[in-house]
Amino acid sequence: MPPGRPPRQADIARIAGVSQATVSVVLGGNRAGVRMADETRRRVLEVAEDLGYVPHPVATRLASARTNMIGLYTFRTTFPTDVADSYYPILVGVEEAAASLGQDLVLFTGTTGGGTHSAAAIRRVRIADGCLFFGRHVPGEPIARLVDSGFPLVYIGRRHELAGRIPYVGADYVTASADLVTSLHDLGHRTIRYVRENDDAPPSADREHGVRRAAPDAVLTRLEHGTLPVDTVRGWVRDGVTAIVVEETDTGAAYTAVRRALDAAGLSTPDDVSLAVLGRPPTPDGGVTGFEVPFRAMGGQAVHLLVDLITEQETVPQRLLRCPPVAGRTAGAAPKRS
Amino acid sequence: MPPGRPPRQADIARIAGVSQATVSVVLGGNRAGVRMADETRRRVLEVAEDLGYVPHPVATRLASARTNMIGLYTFRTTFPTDVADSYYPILVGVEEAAASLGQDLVLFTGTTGGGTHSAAAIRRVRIADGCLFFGRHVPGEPIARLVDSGFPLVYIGRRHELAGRIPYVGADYVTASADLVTSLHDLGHRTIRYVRENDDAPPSADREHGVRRAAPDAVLTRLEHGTLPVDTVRGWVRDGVTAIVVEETDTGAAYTAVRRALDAAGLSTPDDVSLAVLGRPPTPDGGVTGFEVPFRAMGGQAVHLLVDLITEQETVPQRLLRCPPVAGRTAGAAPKRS
DNA sequence: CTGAAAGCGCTTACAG
DNA sequence: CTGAAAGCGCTTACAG
Repeated sequence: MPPGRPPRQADIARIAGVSQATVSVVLGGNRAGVRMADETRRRVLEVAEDLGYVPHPVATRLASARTNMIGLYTFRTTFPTDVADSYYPILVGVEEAAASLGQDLVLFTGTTGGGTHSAAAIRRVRIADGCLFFGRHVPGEPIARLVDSGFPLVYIGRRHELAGRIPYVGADYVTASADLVTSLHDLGHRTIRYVRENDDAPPSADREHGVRRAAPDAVLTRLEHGTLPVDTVRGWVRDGVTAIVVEETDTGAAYTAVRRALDAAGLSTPDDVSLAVLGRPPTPDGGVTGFEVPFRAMGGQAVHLLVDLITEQETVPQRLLRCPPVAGRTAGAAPKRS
Repeated sequence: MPPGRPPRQADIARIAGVSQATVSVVLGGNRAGVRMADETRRRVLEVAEDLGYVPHPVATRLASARTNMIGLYTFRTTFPTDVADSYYPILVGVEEAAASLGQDLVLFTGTTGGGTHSAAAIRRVRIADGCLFFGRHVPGEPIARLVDSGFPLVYIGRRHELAGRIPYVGADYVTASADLVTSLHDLGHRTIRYVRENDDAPPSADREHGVRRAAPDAVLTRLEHGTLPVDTVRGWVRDGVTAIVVEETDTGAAYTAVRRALDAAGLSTPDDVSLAVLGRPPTPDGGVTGFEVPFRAMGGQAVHLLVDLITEQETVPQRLLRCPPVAGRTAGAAPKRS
């Protein structure tokens, strides 16, 4: 055996005077109920030990269909430069769960190879046993191919595309938003203003859906350029608005705009007007009434769901996680009607 | 082709009416100067596209070509829960470079499979073409095996183990620390106190080395339990210490301890005493004199070095990156000697 | 220019 | 109970 080349089963077999397959059986534990004569087993193990044998993982994987690698395809940089990004906790959850299930994680950045999310880039995920997807949009054609071919995949975040055939683990923004608005209603608020960004991804649509369910009369303002004129906010309060509900997304644009306008207008919460956020505002602003988005759990559950799909377990392929309310100090009882 | 099974070269060959080997040659680019009739090539490529073919990375690797996957083995969680962690920028740099080189990234967590960094866990990295390692310590035996067998690997951070045969990309803490202390000397400081944590990993040892080179007389204090008594600091200043140099690590323990002691003692910088940090303190504390650690560049260069190693380019296998000084406002001219 | 064969190192039926 | 064979999906000599 030349130096520099790791020993293989064939080397052991030759020295121990048995077949390579026998070595495989002995070293692979006693799977499939195969039994070996003790003497044979002993000799094989001894030679293996002597040679410092270590199985070649690539060969092992090729011979046994699975790779124990799951993919993570992001339609953006995997590691956001802005660490405060809500995306980060998802990664933590994904990694945690993957490790606990003995799965390695393959990162596909999509931007690899120049073409932005070319069909070829997406196809590459097949190198793993299954793949997690994360991003605001679904490139229909390539994803459809994967789903149709039975390739196990799970979206992180609710999806309705492909006639609802995409497995996902999302956050229940509808219920959380409705509950939050209902709690405002319970505090006596009857005239609510709802501010959201100008983006129609599912998380935004779901929040609006929830708000409308709980407060059909709430008037909606879509932020055009991410800013809100001071006078507009003043006008709302003058006209009887007692509570403002703001969408919260990765960028936090809507919340920031409202917060700035309120500050500039000299309006304080909850005294002059109540404020609730459909999520969590950026960390420095503690105490804002809203709800928690279980990002980490979403990542973890997505991995578990994916592995269930890969191993063909019976499972619920579309899951919505609850977003626990955050009490906060920016929403209070509505003033008595004048 | 049954649904659920990804297409393989044999499928393409059958449909295109050529041999599997021909498919391999066409799809593998025109290696080995093999040429194909344009018509054959076209047909194969077309069928491959139709079928959404993607090479099986494990088979590719076993047949001893490349997979274009590079591994990242961390002796800890890949995504630190504490995002402020210095480790994060390294990841950003790694991903950026990997994407730009068309390499997918495989995350190996080491903790996978229960055993902490068992030899088996480390062996798994052979699935990739090469692997980046990151962590304070080097598990000698498994790493030695990899290196001996010629498997390409690169450590992020300087290593001296295995008789200096481990390729790495590190930060030049020695020079940066020496320069920082020299700059204090230039400001007139002659009695310098050096505070470090009680850990002997290379980054700590290198910093100490640099400090000692520039100021052989500097007295060293090793932090026992991460705290520094107020009286101790008062005593230093009373005894003529005009500058304190503090080690900076991930935890920031030493800096935090010194900062707290100074505050508690009512000593201000740079008026009562100058303060310099061997790195960057945690973000909220801006303006501290110290130096930048090029984490992101380290990650990026490590990837480039690894790919060079994989493709057997001539290259410098051990690189130390410069840490640019940060002027800051906590170090000033030493008071005139009394 | 193209195909058939051998082989990468292992696992898993399948014969003896 | 054990060995020889086939095969995982690919690449790379080697013949035609």
